[in-house]
Amino acid sequence: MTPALRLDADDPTPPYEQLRRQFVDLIGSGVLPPGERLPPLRQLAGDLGLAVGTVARTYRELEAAGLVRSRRGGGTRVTRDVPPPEAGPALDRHATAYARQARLLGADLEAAVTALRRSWPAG
Amino acid sequence: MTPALRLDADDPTPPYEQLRRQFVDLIGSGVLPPGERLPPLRQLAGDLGLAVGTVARTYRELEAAGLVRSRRGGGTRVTRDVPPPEAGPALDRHATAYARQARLLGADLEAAVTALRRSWPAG
DNA sequence: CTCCTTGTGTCAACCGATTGATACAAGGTC
DNA sequence: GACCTTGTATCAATCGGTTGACACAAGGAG
Repeated sequence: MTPALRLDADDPTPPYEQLRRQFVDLIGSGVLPPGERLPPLRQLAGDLGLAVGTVARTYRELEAAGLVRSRRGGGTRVTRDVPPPEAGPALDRHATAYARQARLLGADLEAAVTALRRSWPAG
Repeated sequence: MTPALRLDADDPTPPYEQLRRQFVDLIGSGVLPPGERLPPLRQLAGDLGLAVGTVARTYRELEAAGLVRSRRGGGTRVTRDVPPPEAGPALDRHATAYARQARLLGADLEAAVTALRRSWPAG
């Protein structure tokens, strides 16, 4: 099972790049461990409403970065060796980004925490 | 004196958006205080190697967000008041985005909250 | 008022990203 | 071997961002 990947339509960043960054996070943090298989091109493209070529570009760039290995018929899998430039700090990076935005909006820490708890999906 | 603004040529994110995000950071963090003047369009465009229209778009979006006020002949300055009406919904938007990233990384709510508290600037 | 500054608007042109379709190549399964 | 899956490659077409140039509008300073 692959985590829910999503695209922000309001973000001018091209979809192939949004996708790439999410995979970098997932691989770097170990959510997608070495050997884990990424979704087939057509399946992921269908789920996200993208063209096959767009997802293919994401996979191509991930492979160029050495994070992934693609084989025809065999799918795309996370590389065995782990080049971790930002493995652990992934969550902290996003936390910092959220904190910055919250402060920009005039919120204090507790307001930010409350908003976070409110936004957390049930489960 | 305006902080060093830089563009990452390797980042597929359009320049006007890279610029916009940097100003959001600078304003939100107080580096650019209320009333502070942003560089003139032509000057900033010249320094960054951009067309005037590209920088103009950044300023236009900042103004639409209420962070900045542009006047012909008078330049563009940081707004006196922090945008209060959009604060609530905007905070929720960022909280949701952070929550999603955190869950993507396999973190639970408490881990996300801890990371947030850790990332919150002192003061 | 005059002149300079500065933001705004428009235009044609180029480039990169995306789409949707099609065809092809290579691994996996039977 | 045949067959399905999956990644790769190409194509024309569309869309958005960017450029460079130019004209215009409005505030500031003398």
